[in-house]
Amino acid sequence: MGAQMIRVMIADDHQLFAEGLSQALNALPDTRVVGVVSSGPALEVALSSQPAEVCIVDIEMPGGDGISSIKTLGFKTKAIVVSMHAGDDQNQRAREAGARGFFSKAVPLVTLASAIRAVASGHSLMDLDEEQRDDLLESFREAQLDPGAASLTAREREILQLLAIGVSATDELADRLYISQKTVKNHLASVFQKLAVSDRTQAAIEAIRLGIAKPH
Amino acid sequence: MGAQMIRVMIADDHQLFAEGLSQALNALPDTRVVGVVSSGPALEVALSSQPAEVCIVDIEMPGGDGISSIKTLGFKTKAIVVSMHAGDDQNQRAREAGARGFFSKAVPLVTLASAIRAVASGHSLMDLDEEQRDDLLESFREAQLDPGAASLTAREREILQLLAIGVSATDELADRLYISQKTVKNHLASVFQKLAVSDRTQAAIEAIRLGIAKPH
DNA sequence: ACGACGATAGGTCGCCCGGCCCATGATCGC
DNA sequence: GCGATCATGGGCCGGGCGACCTATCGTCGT
Repeated sequence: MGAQMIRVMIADDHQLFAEGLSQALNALPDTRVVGVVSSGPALEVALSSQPAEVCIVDIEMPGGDGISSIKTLGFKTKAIVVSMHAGDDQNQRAREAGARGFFSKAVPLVTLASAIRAVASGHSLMDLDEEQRDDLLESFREAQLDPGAASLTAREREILQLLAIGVSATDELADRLYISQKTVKNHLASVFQKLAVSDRTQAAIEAIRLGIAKPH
Repeated sequence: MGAQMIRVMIADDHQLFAEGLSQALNALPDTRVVGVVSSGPALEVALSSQPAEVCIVDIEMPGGDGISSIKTLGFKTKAIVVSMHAGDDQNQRAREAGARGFFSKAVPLVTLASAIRAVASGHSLMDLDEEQRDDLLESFREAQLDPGAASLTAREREILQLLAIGVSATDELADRLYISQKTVKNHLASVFQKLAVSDRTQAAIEAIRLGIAKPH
């Protein structure tokens, strides 16, 4: 499975936000939330037992500020600060504490996801002007797919999409794609190899996990 | 599939929150987010073309308050107000506008999910004291499962959980559960019938959709 | 113009899967 | 205690599935 999955820890006292974000990040193929805490001190404790590449930290939390925890944890901990109010003063505080990124909660999810990938790769978003920052985020917009999944052909993706919505029989797949059953089996064999699975059940699960199946 | 799926519309200017919550609600077996907007007026427009049983509305949004939109939409629109700051004054404003529920964003996801089910069933959470409210929420804590899924036995659920994480071969299932391959096939046959599917691939997909498979 | 690759398709083979019959204890509700 | 339900297990059988090998025809890129 996911070889270089980015492990993420979330610290936010608004559970609805933290749990929602957790779900959203876990739905991405290359990030996994390994912990959700609701205060700065809790973050420090959690990190000591559960390593994470990137932390998403709310700047304003009761019972232990996020900023002071980032300072305590040091620069080796890659932190991205999020805030409800995107003020320059907060941006400044985040920078001084050693955060690698600062975002308003008003930004779209894809932006945060790009930032997580950029920060996990060793970049910092704090000392860049707006254009540089946008360019860097843009270059990390695509989810790092599993080596196998990245090499899937268009036809193989079509088969996977159908598989993921429950079209599992060879003859049904053939009917839907207007090709022979034999060709379906050939494509499936390629998919199995590329995804490192051994049957269509596992392939369907991987397809769902990778977000290849689109509608819901 | 999901017969009485509750359609939910989300109005919140914090995209990170809205998108995360959207993911989280879609992951539940009985709710589906049909729209995400970032202002009051946009909510009114969206609802006119896309019906929804319940709306989650942020009380504080730039460019059109959520409260005034709820007033405009009228009582037939079932709205649950969420806020970052859970003050009595905001609670009061939400009640006067005709909202069916009011929550801080600090509440856990399960609470909001219970509230959505309660409100979708016609209840209002506003004119209850704390104890009554908690009791009502408690009674809606369980997701409404599909008729088939509800009648699954414990052992059948175990098999489904394994299936959903990629343990698809009969002999592997048998090994994991310390039973014979024949018994595995018997259980699977029951599962197929109850979920109205015809093979383990479709069963695994249903299991994921129903939230029977737990972690990832 | 040639080679790489993808989409199409066929054959064969062994094994697994799903459908349908049945049987035995254990447990629980009434 | 008696029936219902559940978990366990067996046998049988036909067809589907996955593995391996080969082949033709486009469409690229160079």
